[in-house]
Amino acid sequence: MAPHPLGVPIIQVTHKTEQPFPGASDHEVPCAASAPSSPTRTPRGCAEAEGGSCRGSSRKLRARRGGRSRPKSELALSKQRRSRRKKANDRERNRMHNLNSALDALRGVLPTFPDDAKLTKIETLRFAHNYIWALTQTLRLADHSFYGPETPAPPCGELGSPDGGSTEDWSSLYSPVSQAGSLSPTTSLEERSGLLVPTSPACLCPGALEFSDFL
DNA sequence: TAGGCCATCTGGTCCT
DNA sequence: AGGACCAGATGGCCTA
Repeated sequence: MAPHPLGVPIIQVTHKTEQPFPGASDHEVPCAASAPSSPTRTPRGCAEAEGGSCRGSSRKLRARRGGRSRPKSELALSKQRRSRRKKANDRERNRMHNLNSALDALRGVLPTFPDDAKLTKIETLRFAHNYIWALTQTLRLADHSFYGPETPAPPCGELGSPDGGSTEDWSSLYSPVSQAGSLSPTTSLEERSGLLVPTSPACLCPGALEFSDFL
């Protein structure tokens, strides 16, 4: 694993149910593809959709097909629908696996503490957002001290926030007890996994992204 | 046991 | 027509 620019531990991604998805083709779906999906559930009250009786869809479909299309038996239609649905399901599964792979890659470059803490999807996205912003600020401050040491660093209020809001907004966004929009209402990222989450630009200066500074 | 997170299925919509 | 994307629904697993 490549050394992290900040020298902080890198998240250890565990694959419990999400597996790397080598095959991108529709036919190379993981074994889960054949896993039985809740046979009794009736999404949108349309369990019989495959039979074509949902919402009178059979009539609708026939009407949509128009009179010029080749007449097909109900059985053939049902078979075709089933086949199309199955293919669509495979594609959708594949798509979600790709999405998860990308999310795992993102987790892989995010520092966490402890090392093996696994971020949820929403935590990963929010933390990445936070982390990128923190690095950006670090670079900006580093530039400041490099080009003009005598020039004082901008006050916190000028640093802005990832959301373009005020420092107050920023800190409240990631504060453990703040808005529900940040993380789960009851548990914060820090509480959950001891993550490095700057709560204010005030703690951001070159080399400041050390765990000790955030604990 | 309730709640959170997740994978999967599904139908709708938009795009090519 | 078919694929990509999306959001809702559902059930399984795990943890406090």
